[in-house]
Amino acid sequence: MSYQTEFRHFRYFLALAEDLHFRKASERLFISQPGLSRQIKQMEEALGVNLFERHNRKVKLTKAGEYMQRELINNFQRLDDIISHAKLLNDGMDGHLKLGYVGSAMQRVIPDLLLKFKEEHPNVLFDINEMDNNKQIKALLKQEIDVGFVRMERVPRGLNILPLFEDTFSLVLPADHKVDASNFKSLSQFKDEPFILFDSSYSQSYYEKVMQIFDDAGFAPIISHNTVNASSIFRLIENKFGVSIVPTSLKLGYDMNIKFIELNEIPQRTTLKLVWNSVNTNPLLENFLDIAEKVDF
Amino acid sequence: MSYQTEFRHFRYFLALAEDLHFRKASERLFISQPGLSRQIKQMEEALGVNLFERHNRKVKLTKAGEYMQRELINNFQRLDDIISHAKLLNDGMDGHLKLGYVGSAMQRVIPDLLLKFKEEHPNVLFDINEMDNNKQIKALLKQEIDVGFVRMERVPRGLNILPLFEDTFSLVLPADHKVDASNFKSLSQFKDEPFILFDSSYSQSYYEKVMQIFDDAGFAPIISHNTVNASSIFRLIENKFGVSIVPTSLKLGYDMNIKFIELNEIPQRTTLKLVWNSVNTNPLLENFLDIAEKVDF
DNA sequence: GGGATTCATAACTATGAGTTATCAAACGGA
DNA sequence: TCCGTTTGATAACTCATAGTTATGAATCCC
Repeated sequence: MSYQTEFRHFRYFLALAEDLHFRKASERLFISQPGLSRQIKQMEEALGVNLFERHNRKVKLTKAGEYMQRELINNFQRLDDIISHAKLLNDGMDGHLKLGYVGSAMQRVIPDLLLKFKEEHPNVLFDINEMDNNKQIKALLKQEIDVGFVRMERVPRGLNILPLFEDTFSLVLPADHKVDASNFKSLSQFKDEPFILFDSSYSQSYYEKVMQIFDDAGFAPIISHNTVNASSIFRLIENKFGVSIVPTSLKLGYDMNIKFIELNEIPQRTTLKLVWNSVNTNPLLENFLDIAEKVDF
Repeated sequence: MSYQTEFRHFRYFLALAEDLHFRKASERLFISQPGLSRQIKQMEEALGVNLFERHNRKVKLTKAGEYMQRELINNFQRLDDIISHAKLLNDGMDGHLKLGYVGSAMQRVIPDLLLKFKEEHPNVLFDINEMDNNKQIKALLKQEIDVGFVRMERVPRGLNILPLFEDTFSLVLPADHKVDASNFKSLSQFKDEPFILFDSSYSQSYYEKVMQIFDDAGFAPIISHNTVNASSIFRLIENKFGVSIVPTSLKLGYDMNIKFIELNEIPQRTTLKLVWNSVNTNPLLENFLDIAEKVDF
């Protein structure tokens, strides 16, 4: 690397290469003419390259000098770009934000939040992956993702949590099921029908909350299938394998032969929460949290 | 441009980014640890970019820092290449050398000289153009070419000259001409035959020298054609338009139905000379002259 | 708990960038 | 041809700041 030579030298060189006049260039650089003379001379000695021809009272670039001028302008432009981009990264205006989410967050919340964020950070790219609550927690602890969207009550030490959106539960039935909103009385009407539920591995606390609903209704459900994603549950219901209880917002976005009955009267609610690692230093994270706190769902 | 920030900062940054250890990096840079600490801090403030995370007693690169490290290594490599190449240009080991030559120099001298030069300067490119003596002189004065190969006695002030190769003259006849080396006595045998000669515009002094040959032989030639290149002259001779007197070395390289009779006895000689502008600063020129002075033809 | 290690801070030193003063050379206009 | 002007280079000085030494605070580890 070009030891001895400093940036200053190159700056001075480029100024002089433009003006071809020591006094004028020195004024433009806000230094004295002898100062410039010496720095240029120093640079020529350090590089072992004659950059200027000084005969009579005329200064002109040598071939090597012309070449350097041309190339240095490019090179410094590139360097500027590097620094600008580094600053964007630093300020969380560029880079990658890695997100994990439970499937049921894709209907509401996530689309709104990402759109809002993209407005202010158009250059940021999202890496978005659906994963269950536990996978997200692990990934957050290893900093494999920056933020997670989960449905769970508490998270391990070191992770922070922000409630985003509280949702009711809904009963989901085949479209042609004999029960509908008008003749629905109580959950106990379904005590003999098989239920398809999210697996307990999806989230222990979510699972327990759903079980509490059945407890309150006074019966233990016949559980015919456990699965981990909403789409599978709905497909099974459509084909008459059973019925289900899911967060109400899942109603949006699926075009299937099923119907929802919102369970307003029961006390249980499920809250979608944002989780992140407190030692994560990705500047984008801070900006993302700022937005998330402001947005109202 | 990144004012404030100097090369030094980037050098230090790259060292620390490698070691991730202030003391070790500082030792490698032959400065003290506090010195490095301050320069890095200064750089971060000047650029407005956090480059390192310092928690506990561990140093690690931020995302922006990683990006900068990656990009700066590239950029500085490129800068090194620029400087190396500028040095080659400066030392006359690379670049373009522009040559002019009279056609009769292409048989001898030029091929030898260029080959010899290329051995020691494999990266140099030649721009070679045939042009008559006067054109070369003008081009040399305007520095449109770096060196010329001419046949003339003197050159304008400001140009330097180096004799390269002294040549005898030869009579050129159709292959089936009745005169040949065995029955040739004197030039006066040709006083009634038409001559094809280089035009006086080719070089006044060369023209006068040829005329002197006829003067010495005691007759004025019948000049049937003037032309400016050897190939034309030979073609005309081949077709019996006349005979000619040319530099002997032109014998080489033409495959035509003509024969040469070398005029050893006459005193006239023609010398191929190298000419260059004394204010030409192309570093290649100096190297070229060094070779030219050494080569023996 | 005490010694060792790490980075940051503070106060000092000294290198060298930048200054002013001046020179020599070469224009250019009378 | 001569004198005033303009140019870049040189010399001697000054002052800003990179780099130094000394020390501190935090953390690690035996």
